[in-house]
Formats: sequence, structure tokens, C-alpha cells
Amino acid sequence: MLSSPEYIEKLRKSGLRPTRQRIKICEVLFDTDKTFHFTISDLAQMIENKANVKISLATIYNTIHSFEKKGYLKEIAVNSSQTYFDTNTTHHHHFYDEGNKELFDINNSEIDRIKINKDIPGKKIKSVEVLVKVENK
Amino acid sequence: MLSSPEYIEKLRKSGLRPTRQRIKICEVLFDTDKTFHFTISDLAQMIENKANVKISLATIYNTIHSFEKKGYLKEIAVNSSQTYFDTNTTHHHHFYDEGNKELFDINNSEIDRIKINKDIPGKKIKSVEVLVKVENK
DNA sequence: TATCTACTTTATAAGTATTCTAAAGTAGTA
DNA sequence: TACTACTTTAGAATACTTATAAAGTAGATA
Repeated sequence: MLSSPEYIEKLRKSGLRPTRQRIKICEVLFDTDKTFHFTISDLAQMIENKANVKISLATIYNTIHSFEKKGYLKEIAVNSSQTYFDTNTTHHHHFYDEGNKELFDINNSEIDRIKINKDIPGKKIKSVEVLVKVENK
Repeated sequence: MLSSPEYIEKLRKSGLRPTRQRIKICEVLFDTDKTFHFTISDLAQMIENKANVKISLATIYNTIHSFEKKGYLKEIAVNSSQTYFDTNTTHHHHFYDEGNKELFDINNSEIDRIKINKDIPGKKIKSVEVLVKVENK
């Protein structure tokens, strides 16, 4: 939970110019104790609701991708027509409800550590993601 | 590894009319001991190469979706612009190389059983999928 | 075998998410 | 204030997927 001057600092430190648009997106994404999941269109909607500024879709895409590159966001591997992002960048996993397309965190205490007894020559593991699909009982 | 008459039987049993197109797609997908991963465009390419028939994209999409519904294929949750399918319908997981967009199976003996100590009220688990992203060493 | 009907295929249009383009705008610096 | 490199923007372009509706075909029936 940071204030504008702190986002400005954070952006500058990452080598990103603190533009009006980037600061607004920071506020929408990070001005809360709770982390959350979103798609680009969710975010566009949130900005439209919350903000008095209008940010073009292209800028939203650009910003989200640079935030992801800087490690402020994580992309979640959900097989769907839309890409999901997570403001929780710690190592954790997800429940996915295909019905209402909702994601829920599974944090590390709620799942056993995953050990993989196989490797591919010349490759190293970059990430391990578990997606638990759920449906109505 | 089945022959045409067997695919005809298989399709008929599933309530799918054994059309020329569906039989050809069966041949391309299932005429091998090895299972494999593919995207729709991979499959379209394979059909073009292997076959003397021309099958429209719409039919390929329709057929793959009905095969998936019947349980002859599984969709793989890979975060990407394309949907991946697997002719291996047994329970297993995947390595994914984002560089060359290649998938590799991790079979059950190569990974510990995953136990999730959390549940969402009113929901039950449908599937558990592990995606291990790899990169060059 | 001829006919009928429901299911399929097809080309193409439409839809949706995302990226590209290049012109206008802006932050940081001198 | 002026300059330059970085950003934003609208809209075009692209890519994947689904919808449409007309023509074709499988299986059943007579």
C-alpha cells in the first residue's frame, strides 16, 4: 500500500518513467492489502471506474507487460481465451473455476512441495505451477 | 493403433457419424504408438502433409472439440495464444519450453502425488495439472 | 434402389484478444 | 527554454477461434 510519491520512486528505480498512466495503474493494482487476479479487460474496467483518467488499451498492455518483466506481476497459466495476471508475485498455486472463470490462491502451506524426478537435458526448471480446476459439487 | 474400420466403429459408438473427415483425423492422431501434443494449426499442417483430403479449419475445430468432449483428447493448460491438445488422456503433467513452445510429458512416476489441503465451499476438484516451465541452462 | 431427414462440412464472415505503427505528447536533462 | 529519448495513443493489423447458413452426406425407411 503505497502513495503516489512512492510509486514514482518505485517506477524510477525500475528504469520506467513515472508517467501519469503508469502511476494510475500502480494505484489500481497495488493500493490494497489484498492481492488479486485480473485480465486486461478487468483492469481496463477498473481504471474506467476508479479513475478520472482515460488510458488507452495499448498503454495498458504495454504497462502490464513491463510490470511483469520487472517482476511486479505474474502471469498465470490458465487455459482460456484471456490472459490472467496476479498481483501476488510470491510462489503459490491456483484453483480455477471454469464456470465463472474465477481464480483463487492456494498458498504454499496448503499444498505439498512438488518434487519432480525427471529432467530434460540442457534445460533447467524456471517455474512450477499447479492449476487445480474445480466445479460445482 | 487402429485401422479405418476400427475408427468407424469407435466413432459410431460415441454417437459421431464416421465421416471421411473424422476418420482421417483419427488416423492422423491415433495411428501411432506414441502420444503427442499439438495445436490446431499443427494438426491442420499434418493433415495437409499426410492426407490427400482437404479438411476445412472449421471442421478441424469442430472435430477436435467433439473428440475432447468424448475423452479422446485432453486440452493442456499452457499460457499462450494457442490451445494445446494431448492425445495422451491418462493423468499426467507437463514440462513446457517457452523458447520453442514445446511440451513434454511428466508421467506419474516422475512426480510426487499432489495433495491439496484446502477446499472451496461448494466446489469439488475436477483436475490437478502441473506445468513446469523450463528454459535453456 | 430411391427418398428422406438429421447431422456434417464448408467457405466465409464475425468476434475477440493482442500487437503493431507512426504520429503526437511528455519527462528529464542541459 | 530547447532538445532528445521515451511514452502514449488511436486505429490498423494480426491471430486464433466461433458463428452462419448453404450444400453435402450418412443412415434409416420404404
